[in-house]
Amino acid sequence: MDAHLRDLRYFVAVAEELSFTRAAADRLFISQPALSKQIRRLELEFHTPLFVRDRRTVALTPAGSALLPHARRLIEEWKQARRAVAEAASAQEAVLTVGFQTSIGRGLIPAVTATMGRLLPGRRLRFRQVSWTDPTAGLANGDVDVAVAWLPVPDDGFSWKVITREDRWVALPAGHRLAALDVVPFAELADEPFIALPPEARALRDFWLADDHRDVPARVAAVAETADETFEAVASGLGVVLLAAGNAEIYRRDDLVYRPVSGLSPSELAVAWRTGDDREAVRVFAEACCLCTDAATATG
Amino acid sequence: MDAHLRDLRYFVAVAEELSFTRAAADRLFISQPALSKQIRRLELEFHTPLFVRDRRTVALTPAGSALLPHARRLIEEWKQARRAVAEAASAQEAVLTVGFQTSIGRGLIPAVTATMGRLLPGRRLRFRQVSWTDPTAGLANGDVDVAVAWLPVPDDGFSWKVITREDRWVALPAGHRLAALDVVPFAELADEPFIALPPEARALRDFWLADDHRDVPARVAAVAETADETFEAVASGLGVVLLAAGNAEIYRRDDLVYRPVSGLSPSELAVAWRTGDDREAVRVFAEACCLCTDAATATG
DNA sequence: TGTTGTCATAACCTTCGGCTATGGACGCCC
DNA sequence: GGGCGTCCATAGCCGAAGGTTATGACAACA
Repeated sequence: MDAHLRDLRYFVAVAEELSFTRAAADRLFISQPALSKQIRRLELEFHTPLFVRDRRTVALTPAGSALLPHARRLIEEWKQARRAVAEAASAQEAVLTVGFQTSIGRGLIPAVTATMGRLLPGRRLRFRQVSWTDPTAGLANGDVDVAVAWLPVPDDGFSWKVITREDRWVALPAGHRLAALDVVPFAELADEPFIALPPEARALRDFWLADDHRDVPARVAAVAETADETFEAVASGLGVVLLAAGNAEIYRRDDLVYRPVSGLSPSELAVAWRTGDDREAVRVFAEACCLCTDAATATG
Repeated sequence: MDAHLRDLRYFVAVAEELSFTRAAADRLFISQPALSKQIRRLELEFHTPLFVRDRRTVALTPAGSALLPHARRLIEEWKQARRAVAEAASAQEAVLTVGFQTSIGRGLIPAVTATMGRLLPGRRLRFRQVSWTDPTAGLANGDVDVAVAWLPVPDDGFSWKVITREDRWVALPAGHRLAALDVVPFAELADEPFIALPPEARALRDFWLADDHRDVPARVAAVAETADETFEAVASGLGVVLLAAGNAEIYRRDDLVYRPVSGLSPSELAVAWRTGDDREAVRVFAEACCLCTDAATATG
């Protein structure tokens, strides 16, 4: 009788890609049979085909074309609903939810908390760790009000200010041949197997694989969903991974060594929000982040 | 990440009833724990409560109030999407889908098919049996374009024309004490256990229980979802059931007897469509239904 | 003609969504 | 004031839904 909104996302993806294989792999990150099955379910529910598959091509039927705009509207409306709820909740509870993917550290949290307490007394901060599959750190689906995230953040609908710029280092297992070097040239590293972010992270995954400093794509030894998974994989010799200089300090481990990498552009940590979200708390939080790093730079 | 539209229906029901028990039993026809669980899931997904339950009352939180209009819009948009797809499909395939719950019979189908073939050549009819839980015979959710249904049909958004008016009869197990009578006064029947339509059928269920001819509610011995279920239940002695005179003929069985019931208003078979659905095929079908019965009345 | 790319099918496993049964808190009523 | 009914929550269970990998059929193409 009524459908899952996920199925409508699936439908829109196939309608736009006009290919089950590509929609499944490149956009939805599920297997192609799963996608075929779900679309078939949808077609059964409507008692009419939405696509014609003639062995080599996929095309919308009139029924599919009729559904497409409605499906887009439903997805958009749902996105708005999520945001409306999140904003109402945070207004009510006087809480600003801050998304992050890896430990923030760098003295940022106490400093920002203090600054916020001064500028906006009575408003609390809540930090929520979000999935590595979401490069917007929870902004996109309304899970968080503001995020502290490594660039790149998708630029459609999001704004940010860089908090700090740090060189990229590499995490190596303790006995690795390159651990002998004080500084590792990226050229030495390029052919190593890497531990990668999930493909859903898209540009962010590419950044930490240093894709734009390569001719051939990186060898991905494994995908990790958390920091611990990543470092366990590195410690076990599965591969190596790039990380920000500051994070090498935070995630210190006995079985790993961290080395600066030369020949790479630096990484940038930013505070990000949804473009057009002009709530005072959001603005003030972003300012506080920048204030704090300015102060840190000044004093440190 | 994204929700089932069903969960939004559940949410709206609770928000409007402000009671889990009532929303579950009276509107959604699921158990109260199932509803509680789903709402809780929704709240977990939003990371915020949507209702405050203080032991005796249920109220919306600000987050819940923010969600409510979006949820209503999503449900409405989905309904439109279903209809758009159904209309596109039937236009494309040149098929008009006719919903029905019990065998139509009465010579209607061949007569209407012939008339439609004359008035609208090239357009085919497809008959689809729909669930007894839906008193609109599939009109509401867009499953069908036009329905042949017993009144009452909900009057919010639906229009109909009566095709035929028939006395109500009763189906009794062969050896039943009332089978001895040629005509059964409803007063004799009122205290018998009845086989009922599902509660979701609402007014239609009430009609076939003859609720408006009773002082106390009918004793419901069982709920049946299909005609066969119904007559099996009657044959097994579980209870009795009312049906239209014409259906007594269609569903003739050796282990059942059918008797006219006195003291009841007659039943009405109607052709129904969505108000405002002004497609030619819909209009012509409705006219054809009436033409055919006029002719039948004239000749029979 | 073998290879590649695409969608469908099959077998399997986990999670979800429903049910019944039960429990605890509160208002009500004798 | 002690049962009683009402309401929401919890627990345990079960079938269906939704995902996975492995495999198959067929067209396009080198």
